Amino acid sequence: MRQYDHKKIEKKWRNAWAKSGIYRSKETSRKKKAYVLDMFPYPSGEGLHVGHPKGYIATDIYSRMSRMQGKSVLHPMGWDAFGLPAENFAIKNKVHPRRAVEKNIKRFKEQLQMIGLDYDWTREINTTDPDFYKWTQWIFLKLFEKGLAYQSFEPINWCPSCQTGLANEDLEGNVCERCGTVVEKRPMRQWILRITQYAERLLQDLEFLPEWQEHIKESQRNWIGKSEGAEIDFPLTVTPEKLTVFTTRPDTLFGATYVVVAPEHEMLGKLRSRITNWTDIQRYQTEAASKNEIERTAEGKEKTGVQLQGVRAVNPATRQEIPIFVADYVLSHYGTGAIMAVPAHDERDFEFAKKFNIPVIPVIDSDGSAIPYVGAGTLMNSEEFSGMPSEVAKARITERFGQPKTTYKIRDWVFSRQRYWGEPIPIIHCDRCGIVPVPEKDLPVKLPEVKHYEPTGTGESPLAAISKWVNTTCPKCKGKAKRETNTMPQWAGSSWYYLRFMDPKNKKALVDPKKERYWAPVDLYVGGAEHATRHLIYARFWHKFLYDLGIVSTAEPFMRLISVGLIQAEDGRKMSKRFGNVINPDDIVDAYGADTLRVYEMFMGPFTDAIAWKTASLIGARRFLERVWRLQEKLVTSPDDSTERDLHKTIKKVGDDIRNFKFNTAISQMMIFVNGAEKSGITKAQYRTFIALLAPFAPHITEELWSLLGQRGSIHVSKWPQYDESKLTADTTTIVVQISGKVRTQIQAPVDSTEKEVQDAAEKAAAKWLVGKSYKKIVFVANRLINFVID
RNA sequence: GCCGGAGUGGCGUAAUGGUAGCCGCGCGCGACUCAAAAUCGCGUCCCGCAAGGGGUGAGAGUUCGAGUCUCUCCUCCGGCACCA
Repeated sequence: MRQYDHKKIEKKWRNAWAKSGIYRSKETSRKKKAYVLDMFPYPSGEGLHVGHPKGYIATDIYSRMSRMQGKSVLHPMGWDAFGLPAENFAIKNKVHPRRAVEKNIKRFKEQLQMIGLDYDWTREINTTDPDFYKWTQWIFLKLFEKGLAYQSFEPINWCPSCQTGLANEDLEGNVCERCGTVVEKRPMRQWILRITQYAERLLQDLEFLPEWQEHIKESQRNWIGKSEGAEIDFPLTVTPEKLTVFTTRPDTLFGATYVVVAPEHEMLGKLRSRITNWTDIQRYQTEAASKNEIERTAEGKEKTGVQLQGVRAVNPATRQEIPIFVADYVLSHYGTGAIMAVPAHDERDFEFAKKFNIPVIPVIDSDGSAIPYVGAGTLMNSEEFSGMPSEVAKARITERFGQPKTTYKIRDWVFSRQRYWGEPIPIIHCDRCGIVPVPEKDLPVKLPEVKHYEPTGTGESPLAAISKWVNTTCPKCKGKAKRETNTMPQWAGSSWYYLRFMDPKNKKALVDPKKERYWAPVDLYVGGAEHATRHLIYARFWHKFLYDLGIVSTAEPFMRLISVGLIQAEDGRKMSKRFGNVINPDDIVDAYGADTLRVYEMFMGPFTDAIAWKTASLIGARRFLERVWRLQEKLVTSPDDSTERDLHKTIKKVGDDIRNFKFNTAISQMMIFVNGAEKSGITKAQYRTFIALLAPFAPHITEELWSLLGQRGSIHVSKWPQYDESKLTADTTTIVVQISGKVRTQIQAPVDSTEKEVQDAAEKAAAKWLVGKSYKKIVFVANRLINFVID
């Protein structure tokens, strides 16, 4: 027997597979399909570390098993290469982003190929390819056409370091997710997508995704942030004659002893001439505007505010005049930007009321609990509503004084970036015709090749400086016009790329309906949990939009979603160049082989758990493969009963475990099998069956063994083994004997022995504990245990 | 603060309400070897020579029986957070 030489074997088979094209995807009506997808990577300049391939290995195993089970498999790979990381890398290293991306992709691809993944590279896509982003632009035009893309001049988040506007989803708290800089509010012209119009469906349809992990759905629910309540008009003592507030607690209306508007509220300007302390109000507005989130939290959330003089509001329920405050604890962008304050039943209002000596009137019976009492209860001090439970009163009071209203925390998607490296927004600005979409036939609007692509910091994209590109003619009036110079955010291309894999060469339509109907939807989607409230929300939004246009056939893009648990560095921190704790997969593949790396990463622990890398433990995976290799020396001619039983158990468990993404226990079972087979020997047929089970995990060594066993063709297109139910159980089984729930001994008994038979045997075996005792009860579990309960 | 998830040997972990610690790493002893590596065998939760006893973050409960179910609390991880 030759030695197990991973280098030779792995290189040989990778070349063979590339040549034979066994992983090529085909649409065929004869087979069931499995569309297995990885969140495609951002090809950074640092290359892969060992954590990156974990998810790819898992989908690889899943897709390989699916293929062996006779399914038609689509398992593609591509590159999400527009956006800030690639651009910042390019600026830092003084190379053009396009060059940098090309180089990074080449490196990533080499690294991925070294791991032996079964991607169909003929379907490779790249979001920065004009053939691809033509369709990203096309979708934008459709959004524009349907009124879902609009221009706005509202203040938005601005990162002073990246020098671009950002979406809400691009923030971590109040810092830029990319660079950690505290963001500012900055008014500027921008393009926005009306994702809020889909908020309810994005929320509701989560119910139809039973195979999504609960925490991802929960994150999305939090992010969408639906709350149901009411809008109630509070009359003012001057014109304009009312202020509309949003509340989720209309049942506490009688306890509203003041109202608050956000500093940015438009009513303030309108009331300017009636407010006698206008300079105080203005000063407060200026202060609030200058404060960023950090400063606000640094103040310990102590409430500040100023009362409006000369204007009061009227509580519509009590008909009492109440003061109006401007305070920054009310957010302008949520609800109506104004609230009714009920200090008896809201902690923030209570704190504010104490500071400003505003009356606190309880209207919910707190049943002895301290004020503020924020729970539900029975109404009091509320005229004819007193005595009603909160839930009833909510509806009644809303009916009488306001109207039901639902609000969402999710905000429209700020979709323009003042950066070079993104898809140009296909819009033309004409002095005469206004905003004119680029005609479909003129797509793609190509990103011009330029020398200077650094951000300008002026709120203008670097594209604005390229007059040759900017100046164009208006498609409508043929007069002089200018191109939109903002580009799309990083998340644009990834919002629909999974559709492109179905038909990457298609020049005519987004997707060929025939192919779309064959592959859609994605059956299994695997990637990082950090995408829960960004990519996964954006992609669902675009998909629903395309669904409404009749372009795709399902309401949801991804049927099953599993998030990868991070592989941390050995020191327990994140693996990062910054910490100097990165393990490079190339080194591991070189020293131990790709198969060892694959088996190790899947054996580390539960797939979705974050676990620290440990090079010392890697040896276990290598030893396992060596022992599988050496089974060649343990061949026997007649099968052993217990080995045969173990084999069938292993077939069942490995199949079930791969389906459930429990790779660690699948490998554990295979190790148990090998431990047994080493002792008892193994027949050629058993060996073949076993390596077929191992093939998705360790594709190279199993392919080599397959050919050494004289098999023709690739193991990876061979038939997935079937287990025989009748071979799963042995003739005898171990039965635990308990006395009053304590394990005392165990006996061997024929499978399916009756209670009487087991009792007789057990009584003999456990005689020393049972002598002279009477049974209160006997609990018998067939094939498992018998429990004598004694006094 | 609210909402999710999780706490098991030295370490990674495993256990349809039914023998807690499978599988692997590490470690100890032994075989092979001049020696070492590799490999193989035995052992490895704690106390105890043993019989036995204790043990799954803490405390209670349900049950013949709880790592698993229920309640209270503690710790860690993740999401949201002045969202009315």
